[in-house]
Amino acid sequence: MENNKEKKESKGQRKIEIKKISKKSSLYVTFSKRRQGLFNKAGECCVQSGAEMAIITFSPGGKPFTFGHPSADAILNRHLTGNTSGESSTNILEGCSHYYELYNKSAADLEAETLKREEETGKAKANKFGEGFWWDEQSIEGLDLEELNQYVESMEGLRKLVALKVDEMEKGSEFPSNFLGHGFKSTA
Amino acid sequence: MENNKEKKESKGQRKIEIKKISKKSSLYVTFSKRRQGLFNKAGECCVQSGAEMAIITFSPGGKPFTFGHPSADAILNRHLTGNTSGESSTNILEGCSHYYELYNKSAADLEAETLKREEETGKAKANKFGEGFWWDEQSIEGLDLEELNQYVESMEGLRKLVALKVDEMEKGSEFPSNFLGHGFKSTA
DNA sequence: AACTATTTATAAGA
DNA sequence: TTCTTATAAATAGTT
Repeated sequence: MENNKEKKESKGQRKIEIKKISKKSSLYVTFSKRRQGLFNKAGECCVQSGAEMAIITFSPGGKPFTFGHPSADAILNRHLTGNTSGESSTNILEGCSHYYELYNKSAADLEAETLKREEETGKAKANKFGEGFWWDEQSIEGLDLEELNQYVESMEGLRKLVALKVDEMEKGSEFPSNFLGHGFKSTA
Repeated sequence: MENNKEKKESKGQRKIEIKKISKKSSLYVTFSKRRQGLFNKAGECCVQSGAEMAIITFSPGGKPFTFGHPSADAILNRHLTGNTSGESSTNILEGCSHYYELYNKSAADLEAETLKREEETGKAKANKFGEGFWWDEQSIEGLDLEELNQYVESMEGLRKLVALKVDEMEKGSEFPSNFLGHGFKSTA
């Protein structure tokens, strides 16, 4: 036998350096675990403090996942339209709102469909926080090819609509031209 | 500070039930701590897995906080336009960023001011729902008439103050509002 | 804001 | 992917 008494230090979690994981499989597993933990903590935070929160993330494989309380759409809408001061009108966005609603509707429908399917297949996830939360774990991997197609098509259609409208609006207005850089960004 | 032989209770973390915190002060502290932890974990997740993520949250006081990798606005913008590249030709959010920053600042100032004043005058509402939960419809269900009244009052006040402040800051320049989307993006 | 006893999250391995 | 386990990290209540 070879000597192997040097390796068995620990079987549990080890301290790691936070950097990009090289092994792809580990990378997926880690994302999955961490996303789960993150959404969980987000929910707890919302319940305890009464805060409102939305998380949008794209997995390393490009799959979208969202968390929202009361719903991701509601939070984002609020964030983007700044509804606390609804009186300060901004003509530019008003046109967008329409398409936003449009998009939202479609997205909602898709989500409903997905959820329904999940329930049917017994894959519905129990939400430990009750209503008001919406977990979108409609991992594309859970859909078959046909469904995926529909999903993508829908998204594509909406996306084009929005892009078109945006371009249209852009022609008539000037935007300040400094955009955000990269890296972590958090307002705290 | 006192001769103690009995103060032997646990000083560390205790298991708690995840539910709405009644004390306003604790509520703020908890939100602050948890938000920090959440953003931290979000960042780690992004680094390790190469995922993209945006978190938008409104504190119990109505103050907005965001986390983003590479940036919240960039992610939202990209999703809106469906661009898969890091750069976007339709920076409809870039103006929003500015606007959002303004709003953010004003909201923060306002929250601080309000809290300070409340503490000074000692007329902080020890309402179990705190103040400013104008978005939390779930909470409304559990209120009786009197509480609901307080609720509405504080909500109205806060909204007006914020609106006023924003309008004030907004004078002299025009900022587009925002809009959001949801789309696909492949990373790593 | 600092402290710490605990609870929770989670890195590897299976 | 799910479970296990040792350990790292987050955090509730106090000061």
